[in-house]
Amino acid sequence: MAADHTGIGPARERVLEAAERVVVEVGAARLTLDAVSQAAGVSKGGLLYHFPSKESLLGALAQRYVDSMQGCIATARDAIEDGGSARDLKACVLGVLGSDPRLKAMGAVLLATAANDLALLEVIRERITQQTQELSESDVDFARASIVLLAIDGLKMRESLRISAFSAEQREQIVNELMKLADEAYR
Amino acid sequence: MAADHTGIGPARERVLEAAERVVVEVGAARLTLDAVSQAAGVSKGGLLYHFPSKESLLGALAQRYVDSMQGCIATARDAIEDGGSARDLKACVLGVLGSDPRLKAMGAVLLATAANDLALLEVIRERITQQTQELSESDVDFARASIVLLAIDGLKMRESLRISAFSAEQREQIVNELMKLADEAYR
DNA sequence: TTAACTGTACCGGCTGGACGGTTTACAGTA
DNA sequence: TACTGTAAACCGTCCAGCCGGTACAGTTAA
Repeated sequence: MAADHTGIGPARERVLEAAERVVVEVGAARLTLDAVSQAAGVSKGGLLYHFPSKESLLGALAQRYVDSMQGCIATARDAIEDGGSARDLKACVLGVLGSDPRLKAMGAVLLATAANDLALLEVIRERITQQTQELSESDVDFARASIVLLAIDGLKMRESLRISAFSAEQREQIVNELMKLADEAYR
Repeated sequence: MAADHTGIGPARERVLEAAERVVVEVGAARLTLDAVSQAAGVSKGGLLYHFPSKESLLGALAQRYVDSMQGCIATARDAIEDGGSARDLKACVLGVLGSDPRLKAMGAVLLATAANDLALLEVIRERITQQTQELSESDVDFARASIVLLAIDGLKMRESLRISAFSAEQREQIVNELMKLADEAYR
């Protein structure tokens, strides 16, 4: 098992968290192996022991983001008692736009991986393809539901890049309206 | 005057176009001064004459993107005869999601600038702040209109990163639905 | 004994940027 | 028209530093 005597949890996880922090705090351009290992409290050798190359680190980062998002959506789904047929769509709204800290860095991570190698977005592309496929096969108003999902993406992206200008009330209005649109998509 | 004997138009513009091409074709990570100067048919020294640092090049790229977008929206606005009060909002849909090649590289450029230095997004942040401000002062349904704008961002982002999975018909449906939502936002 | 590291030293390639020199455009002048 | 001075525009080379990655000998805990 991994040694967890110097930090919290296994080193591999600590490295990924540190990488996220580095991206958010100093930008994707300075996401270097040295910076990550230092932020994780791990030697460079130790970092390369877990991730044999920078590419593999970024790949794991992208995968972790997808997993986190699906986790957040699943949690939100369970919290919705009466969702009707719009339950899944509403879970996306609440899950992605909710307050879970795991998704705070999403856009930055997406950015970092994309900036280094567009091929690393494959895992995300797959996820979107699947989502689109499922949507087109369900009995939902495809365009309406897609707009809800796209608006979620847009808002999340703005917030991750810190270029959003909505006040707290405005954001709440928007989320509420998205929930309403989600319901409408099934009528 | 600038020498334009080796290419089309003044060198400065050629450099910016070349930078866009480089980002789109080989990725933001390989947007180097050498690559840009080579793609522009200009020496590295010549490149650095026009843009004294890489940062200034990226800044100009971001500015160019904002200008292009406003240009596309303005053009779209003029093409809408009967827009009613939703004219501006509809112009955003058609302008940003239209076929103008100037915006094809938008996401990639945004990506490149953000990846190198988050501070370079300032010009975009200002634009969004202004847009949000104007929206909140108009008599539009704020949440609905915001969702339209956010969905535009989301779709543009997916397409720029080439992670979109919509078919041509699906995309058309979505754009049409966005236009409908834009109208509804004023009723 | 083995897996999971640490620490240090090192390397080759790439990158941003500096710099000195060269060409081009053009205004002034006679 | 021819000449000339000057400044803008541009070229090509060089360099210091950083970054990803390697190598390897030691250390710790199970």
